[in-house]
Amino acid sequence: MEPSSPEVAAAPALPVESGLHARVLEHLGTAICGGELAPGSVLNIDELVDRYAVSRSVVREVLRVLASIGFIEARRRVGVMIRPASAWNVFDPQVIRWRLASAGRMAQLRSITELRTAVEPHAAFLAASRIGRDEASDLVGLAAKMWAAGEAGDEERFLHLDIEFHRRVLLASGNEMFVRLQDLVAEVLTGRHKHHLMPHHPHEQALQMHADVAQAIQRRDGERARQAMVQLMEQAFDEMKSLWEQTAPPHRSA
Amino acid sequence: MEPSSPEVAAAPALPVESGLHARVLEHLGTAICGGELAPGSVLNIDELVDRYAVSRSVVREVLRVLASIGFIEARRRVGVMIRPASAWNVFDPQVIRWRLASAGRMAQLRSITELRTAVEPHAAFLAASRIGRDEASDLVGLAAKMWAAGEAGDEERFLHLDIEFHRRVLLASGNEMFVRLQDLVAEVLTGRHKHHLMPHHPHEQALQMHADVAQAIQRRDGERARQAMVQLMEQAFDEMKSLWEQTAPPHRSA
DNA sequence: AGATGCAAATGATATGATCTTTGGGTGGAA
DNA sequence: TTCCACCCAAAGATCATATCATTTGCATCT
Repeated sequence: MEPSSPEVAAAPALPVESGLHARVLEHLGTAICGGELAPGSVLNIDELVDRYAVSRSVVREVLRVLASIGFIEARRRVGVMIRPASAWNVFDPQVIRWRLASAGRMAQLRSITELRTAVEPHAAFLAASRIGRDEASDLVGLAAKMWAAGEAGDEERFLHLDIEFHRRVLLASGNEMFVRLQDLVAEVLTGRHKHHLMPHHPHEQALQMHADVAQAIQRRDGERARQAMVQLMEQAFDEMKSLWEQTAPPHRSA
Repeated sequence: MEPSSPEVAAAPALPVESGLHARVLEHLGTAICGGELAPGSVLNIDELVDRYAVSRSVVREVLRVLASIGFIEARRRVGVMIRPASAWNVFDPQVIRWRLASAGRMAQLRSITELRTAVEPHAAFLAASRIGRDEASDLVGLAAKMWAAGEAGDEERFLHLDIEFHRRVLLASGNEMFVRLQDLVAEVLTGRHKHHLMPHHPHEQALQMHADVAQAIQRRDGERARQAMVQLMEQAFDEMKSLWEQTAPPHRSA
């Protein structure tokens, strides 16, 4: 086994969270994200106790969590009211997971892609001045492996390397908030893959740009790293755009 | 009352949330953010029941919420373990509030400022293509009021206008995730103000740049809007930098 | 019409019991 | 001695029930 080589970390793969609390939370969260429970509609605790055949404790704990992410608001004498999407904590990983599994999936992908477009170039810029020697070497190595996988047409491997590459850039940015976006990026890339948006062989340009980003970061050239990442984002954005233009209608109000 | 003029919206000012749940949550959240409860240390429910003199219902509901933001992990036969900061949902508004009130305040301000630097320029770019006619007019008007307040040396009013300006740009970006960052921006600006980082009279340049951003957005010139916002961010970043260089030591590991 | 007060509805909190999981100890086998 | 299967008590998870507190609709009073 390679000692400290830039290998692909296996996805954590959360263990399905059994337990009544998790089950009810999952069900309600999905229902709200999916619009099955429209904003403004009202539930009450006893009703939920019956519907899910669990105790009040479980229901109340779930409701507290839902309230903390802005999904609901409990009011005495009224019940539990579903709040509009504008109140949701759209950065909560759970919310993102639920939305990616719902009908609003394309809207979510679009939001995240725009966020990436804003954040990743700056992350690359910061990484150039904060990354350690070894990490920089690994990054360059990772870009090389991506090139190899791309040439070989190994889409699966390319995807994992791609995720790992962006993950490491965010990590090297040294900003805790950027770091937390790595899961979102992984989701977007995986989503893109699942919809066969990955061109059969990744664009030659994309491969080169990953290499450029890595090299610029290693050379501590923040501006060049940013520029290269911007180009990467533009390409990724175009691919995404074709995705949601084919799936979703135009898009919302604007 | 002015019909639809770009007036400053009064801050919502959350109503202090009384109730046992809120009190205990607040206390524990603050303690964890403040490092009084170190990662790895273990609590147990009955202990908390005693310490806060509340029922288990309340404690359990609080723990569920804390678990959902990654602060703790409950394990049978062990107790409730405090998780390391790397597991926290650093985008959760509550977490941000707690951290801004803790010793890690400067680190939090730094993270958010970097995030702003990444996001706001892109938000301005997107706003240029998505903003409505009236909103654009309001934005320009707001920049004009900022100029007036700056000239008059009315720091208080300038702060509110500044917050409102950035809020509207994020809103006009049409990206739900960007919109959710408005509270963070408000926190940063307020924090800067409280530490007397606002130069007595705002820099002439800053005033001009706000006007540039507004105008570029109205003219639907995304690139120019982005550029102007980048300059604004650079200046804001410099001000912040002097703030945390005077308060915090160097900064962490890197 | 408007103020006032009562009472039902519903969430908030308290309490005690039982179920389930699991870390650690124990004893026997290799 | 070392290791592993097994057992038990500790602590969270869930349940059931009771009481408290607040809000709101409505009837009543002025």
